[in-house]
Amino acid sequence: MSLKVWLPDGTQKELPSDSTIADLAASIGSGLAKAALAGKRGGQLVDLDTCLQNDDVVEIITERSPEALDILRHSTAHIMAEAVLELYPNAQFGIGPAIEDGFYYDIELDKSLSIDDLAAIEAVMERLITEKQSFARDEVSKERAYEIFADQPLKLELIDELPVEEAISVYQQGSFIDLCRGPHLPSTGLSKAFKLTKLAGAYWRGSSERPMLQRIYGTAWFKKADLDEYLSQIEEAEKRDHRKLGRELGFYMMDERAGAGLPLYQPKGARVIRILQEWLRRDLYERGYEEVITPHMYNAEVWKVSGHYDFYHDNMYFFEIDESEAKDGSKTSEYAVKPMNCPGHVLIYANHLRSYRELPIRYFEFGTVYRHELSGVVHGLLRARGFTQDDAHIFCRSDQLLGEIIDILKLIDHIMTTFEFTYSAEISTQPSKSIGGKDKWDFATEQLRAACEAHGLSYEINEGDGAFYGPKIDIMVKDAIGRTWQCSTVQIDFNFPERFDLSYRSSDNSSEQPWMIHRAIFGSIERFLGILIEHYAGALPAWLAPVQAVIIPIADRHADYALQVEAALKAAGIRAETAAQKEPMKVKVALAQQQQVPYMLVVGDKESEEGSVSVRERRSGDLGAMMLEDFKALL
RNA sequence: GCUGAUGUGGCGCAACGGCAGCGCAACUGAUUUGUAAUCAGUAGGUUGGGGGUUCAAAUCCCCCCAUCAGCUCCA
Repeated sequence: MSLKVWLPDGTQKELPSDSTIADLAASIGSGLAKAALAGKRGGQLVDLDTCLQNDDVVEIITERSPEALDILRHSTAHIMAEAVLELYPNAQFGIGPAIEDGFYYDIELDKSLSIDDLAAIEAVMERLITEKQSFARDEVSKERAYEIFADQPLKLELIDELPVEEAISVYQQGSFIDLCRGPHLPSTGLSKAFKLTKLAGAYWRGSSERPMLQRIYGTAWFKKADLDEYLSQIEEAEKRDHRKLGRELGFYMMDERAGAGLPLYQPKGARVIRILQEWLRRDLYERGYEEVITPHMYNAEVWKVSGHYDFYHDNMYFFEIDESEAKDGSKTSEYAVKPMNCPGHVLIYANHLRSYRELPIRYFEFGTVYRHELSGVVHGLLRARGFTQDDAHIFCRSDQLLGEIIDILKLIDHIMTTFEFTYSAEISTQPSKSIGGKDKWDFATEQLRAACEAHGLSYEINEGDGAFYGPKIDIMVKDAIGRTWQCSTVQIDFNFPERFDLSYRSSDNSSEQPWMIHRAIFGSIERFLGILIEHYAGALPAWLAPVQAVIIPIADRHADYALQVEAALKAAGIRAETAAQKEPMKVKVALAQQQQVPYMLVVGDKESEEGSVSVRERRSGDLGAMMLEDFKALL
């Protein structure tokens, strides 16, 4: 008797039937074993065929490995395709890969699917899974592949691009055959916990020039418990949605009369944004930055020099104004609202001749910019048409570049750890369409890499993903429920120094071009606020909360004392409010809890007499009475 | 911008060709309360905007606007 184990490359391995998981690791290496598909009962390996017979007693050893999950999800995509084909025999299939947490399949159908149709597809899938159909791999010639997929034009297009010399692999389960590299599960019976989640349009081959297909998204797991956990995590993310919390907490609002993507910040949101700015501003001054203030709009001439007039035109807000003194003698001048702050900082740099002794120059600005984002992409605070960058531009000599980048990474670390984010870095290198010579690119990219290494920051390389004007480091932060967001960015810019002809006098009195680093820590302050709301589920840390303490008088006779407490706290710089509504104290506590106020200070007869407050913390509850001075020390 | 869906008092929802309703919030009054919601009453709507079909439109059709899920984009 032997036992079959499925390896991640789709091949199989035979082991003696009494093998253990340790034997498997010893025979194929522990890395592979993590991704191999086999059953287990206790420490003993069990053949997957046996697994399928005894659903309840056997687990898949690799149920949590990413490779194994990918195989499961991709296979489930095939099962879905089989179900779709059964229900809609005219369906034409695009691609159906595994993605993070699930899979999708792009399908061309003459009928447009609605969310109600998913249940019918799921029902057929359930049946196919019960049938335990096996996935059979076959290798065919290119000619044969064209025959098999004669009525699947999208597949034919994919076959066109496959190399002639290689055999083409196809997988079949039941009546469904698909062009596919694999690997797959041994049987449909192993897909035990799936759910179709979403329906959306998606361009064929990701190109907006090509027709739009219908994409069905699903998620799949080896165990029902994992599926449930995943679904409840989605629910948790919905509860944290900054658009919902932002409204409930009175941070910001939208008004359709204002226009899409243009948030209005109410007092509490404005307060938080200012606190963030002041906190960062103080830090930046200490780190040798200087604040500048630049215009919100510029004559179009500036954008012509910078190149934005040609390359970023569709994303900018242009307008004409009457101006009899226009340079070319015409009656109007063209202006544009700034989509970025760089030109202003560059103009300030270029104002007078610079010496090498002045460098590095570090200009920062909380600069509000406007970008005409496509209507379909605006999303609360995370993608708005108007937002404020914590923008800075550093002009330096080549020998200063490395040190400056390291300093920026230190700053990023300080900011992100303050908010309890973990993060990672990605370095993007020269894209195919770019400016600047290879020497510059190589040097700049090497400086970014060396800075990460000197700072002990691990990074991934995104080959060819840099901006056309220079390489960059993007910082991906991970929030409290494991989602990643791109915030900070450090970009080397070859474009501006070149186009604005920036220079400085070197020690030998020659003219040199400075290096320019563009960097933002929060990215967009408003967007960062949105991320913080979701990260903290609305309960911002006490130092950042718009209201730090609500004073809750128990009865009307305590109102005077409550106001005294409020005044004393405000005098100490604490953001305090008195709950003056004619409501029972319980109601006031409930309201303050919902507003995520860090501290509630209950004052009644006892407190008024002894000059104390009874403190309730929003998470840990009643902390008991303490003297006002002691409470102040808490914050 | 593209595909699909959704817009009903401030918020959350119902009514789905036949009298626009409920809860919370708001307002008025009573209650003066010890840590997550006291009671009663009152008011609030050209159903996102415009056009059309119909005896009759929140409901069906068309065009805009906004929102949502994706795609594409993200200098």
